[in-house]
Amino acid sequence: MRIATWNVNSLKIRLPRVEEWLMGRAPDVLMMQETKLADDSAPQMPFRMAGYELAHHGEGRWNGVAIASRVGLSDVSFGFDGRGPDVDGARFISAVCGGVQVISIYAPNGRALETPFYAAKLEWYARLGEWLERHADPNGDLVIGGDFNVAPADADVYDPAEYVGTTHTSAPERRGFQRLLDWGLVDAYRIHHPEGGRFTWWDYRAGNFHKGLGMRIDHLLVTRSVAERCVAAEIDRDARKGKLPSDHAPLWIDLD
DNA sequence: ATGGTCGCGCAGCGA
Repeated sequence: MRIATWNVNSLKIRLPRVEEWLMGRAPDVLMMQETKLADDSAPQMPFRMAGYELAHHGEGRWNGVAIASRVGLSDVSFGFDGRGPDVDGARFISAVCGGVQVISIYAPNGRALETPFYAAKLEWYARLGEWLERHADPNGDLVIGGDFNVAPADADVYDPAEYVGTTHTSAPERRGFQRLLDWGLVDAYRIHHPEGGRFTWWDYRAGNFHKGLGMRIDHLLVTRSVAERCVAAEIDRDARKGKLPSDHAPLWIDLD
């Protein structure tokens, strides 16, 4: 089973690129983030035509998460409380696909240290950790994928010095991320790629992609049982190229 | 060059 995650930065404008990518990589499950759509605008038919069911949790202009699956899509829930939009945006959707609980998340950006947005990001991470402890089983088959807006290690940014005093690499953010690993999740990409300098996001500005100035902030975190089945993990850097790309590249894993 | 690019939606914010 191939499971992927991609921050598409507007599913409306990105739909042709997503359809093209689905044809090429043929994932069984695709988690998406920043769809920027309301639920009634979610492109159900294009996904159905491509062979996928689509579950979407959005509010419109901002945020928005989704799961597309061609191996079943059941037990869909939205937000930490299992119901309507989260207090700070549509950032969490869970479903069961092919016997695996799949959770697509879009962590708050945090904007800048010493702002309420940064404090809200840390609080959101705390709530995600609590949700896992209360509602999930570290011995089950579970994948949390998405845009975590955290680069877990210095090897996950092009130059750690450039990020001193900014978000995405601060110690409290990394502690929030580490709590997920401590609960029982494994960074599936890291298993197969211990090397640094592999990124999933590059700023649109100043030709940063072509200069290699990026961060690894999109992740697929899996429970032990899933990690044992994981035989490959890749970032599709080519999807960041060409016409109307997202600023994020897709990330995928293969399970035996 | 002291900014640089997108997306949303139509000004200016968020990333």
